[in-house]
Parts: sequence; C-alpha cells; structure tokens
Amino acid sequence: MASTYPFEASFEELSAHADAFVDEVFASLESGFLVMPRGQGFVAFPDFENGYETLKQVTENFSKLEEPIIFATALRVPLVLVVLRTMLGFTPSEWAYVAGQSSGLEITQGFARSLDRKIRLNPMTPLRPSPVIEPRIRALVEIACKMLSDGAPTTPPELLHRLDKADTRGGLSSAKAAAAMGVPYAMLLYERFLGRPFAGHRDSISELVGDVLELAIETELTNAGISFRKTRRAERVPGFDQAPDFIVPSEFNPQIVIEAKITEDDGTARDKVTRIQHLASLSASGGPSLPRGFEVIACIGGRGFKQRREDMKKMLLATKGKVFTVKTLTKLIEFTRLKEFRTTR
DNA sequence: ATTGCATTAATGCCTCGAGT
DNA sequence: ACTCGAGGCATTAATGCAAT
Repeated sequence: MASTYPFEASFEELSAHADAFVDEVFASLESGFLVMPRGQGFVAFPDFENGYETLKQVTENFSKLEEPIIFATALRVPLVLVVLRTMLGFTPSEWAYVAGQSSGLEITQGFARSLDRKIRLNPMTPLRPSPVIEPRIRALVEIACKMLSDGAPTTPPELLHRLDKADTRGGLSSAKAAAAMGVPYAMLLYERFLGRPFAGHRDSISELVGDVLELAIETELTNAGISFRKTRRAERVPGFDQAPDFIVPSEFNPQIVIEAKITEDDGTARDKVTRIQHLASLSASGGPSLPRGFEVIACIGGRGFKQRREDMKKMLLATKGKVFTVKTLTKLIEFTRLKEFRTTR
C-alpha cells in the first residue's frame, strides 16, 4: 500500500484497502476514560465533609431532623442540601417531585436541578432565596426530614424501596448508627456497585471531555491563521439540521466542516458515524443555503470507535479518508483543503 | 427562572453464526 | 437441532447550557 494514513490516500486506494486503513485508524485511537476533568462544579471531599459535619451538628448527631433548623442551616451552608439529597439517594428531579407532591407547591425538576448546580458551583456562597424560592426550599427540606425520619416502608419481596439502604432503612436510628460507627467496607462497595462509579460527576463533565479534542483542533486552526467558526451547543446554523463543530471559513460560506467526537461507548460511536455520513450526503447534494462539495473532516477519539470496523469503513469512505485522531491531528491542515485557507507559515 | 436541545453512558432485547 | 456469545439496535436517564 502506497499511503500510510487514510487522509493521504486516493479514493481508489481507500476503497481497495479499506480494511488496512481501518486498522490504521484503530491503531492511533486511544482511550482516555481513566482520567477526567474536574470541571467547574466538582465538589471536593473537604467541602462535602464540611456540609456533612454541619448537618450532623445541627441535628445533634442525626437525632432530630427539623425543617426550620435545617432550612436556616442550609441557607448558611448550602452543601447541606447536597448532603441531604445524598442521604436520600435521589436525583434533584426526584427530590423535587416528592417535595411537590407532599407540599402541593409547584416545584419543577428544572428548579431543583439549577439549585443543585448553583450550589455545586459556589458551595461557599450562602443562599438568599427570593419569596418565591423560599417555600420551595423549605418543602424540599421538609420532605427530606420526613422521609429520612420514617425510613423505608415494608414492601413486597419483589420490590425494592429507594430508602431501603444501610443509613436510611430504619429511619433516624439507621443514620445515627452509620454516623457514629461508620459502615462496613462491603457496604461501601455495594453502594458503589449499585450506582455506577463517579456517575454523577461523569455526566456533569461529559461535555468537557470533548472539549479537549475541540481545543486541540482550534489550536491547529489558529496557529495556521485559518478563519473558522466554532459552533456552540445546540446552535442552529442555516443549511444544517445539526450544526457541525467547526465551519471553515464561516457559516455563510461552508467550504470545510469538521466534526469532533470522543466516545468510549460503541453505541454513541455508531450515532456519530451516521451523523458524519449525513454531512457527507449534504455535501454531495448541496442545499438551499449550502454549496455542493464542501469537505467533511472527522476528528475522533476514544475507544468507542474501535468497536466498529464496518462503521469505521463507512466513515473513511464518507470523508474520503479525512479521519484524524489525537495522534494524527498535527497533519490535519497539510492533508486537507484547510491548507488553502492557511495565512501563516 | 424556565424550557428545550444535544450529548453521553448504560442496558435489554433481538438476530445471526459458530460450534457441538 | 440446540446453545452460546457477539454485535446491532432502540430506549432510557441524567446532565449543562443557550434561548426564551
């Protein structure tokens, strides 16, 4: 085979040796799941512990859970709310639902989510709720106190109550015991097993993971002095049903589009392949506000793409070989039409 | 403040083919 | 003919942020 990398190959070479090029791309893909960004809203353990200790103090070692006291404390140390939610083992949405049901107030899932997010972003900033917000927070605290005090009701054996866990099963006495004596390592592991490890945090930084790749592309483009338009989340760009991540030189004149995707999951990878194929067909057909024949470039990362040989073939053919990974990103400009837009050496 | 959108991971069900 | 595993596919849940 004459060419090493798919982006150097002619279309004839590409289709003749598709499998070899798939191997080449696979070889340069690596997985990055072992490390993840902390992100803005990451709650470090000392902060979380501070919330916990505060709650433990004002409840006198979890011997009494009273709404007025906890509400006042939560305003002062907002992480108390996060700790309460963790004791319940609920998502913000779920907490909002039970609070709404029991209080009769309208407490939307979005409200609980943004409150939780706000606290995680600024754990040390006291809350100053407006008259509209205050009763909602009170209702959240109220229902948490009640549920944590009552513990899990008995359920038929085939059902499992969400409060049926070590520290909440028997109401306050369970929490009290857990706080005083700790919980066995096996119990910690069991909880971890039920909730996939780092799930909440992973979900919240899911977009930052992709940023690493996007930033690398941005650097390449900027260094070469190439004009580009980077689209934002859920942005609408005329001509595209879903906006590609980069458009060169601008959204009004799409000559080159770049899709950047990292995934560790094969289902997601499949989805991305479909999307890139769709871009390729848009390029072939053109559209009301799209010139025909714009170049489609894929920049990919993560082991998810390794799972699917057939899909990778499709992607290589759809992009005419213009598939880059973190390892080959330095060749991005040289081997694509991007070089036509270069203004610096 | 609320809503809608895109993104991501995880999971169950289905199909297909290899091996017994 | 049957079993088992792998891969494909669709669905679900959770999340942050731009738009409203």
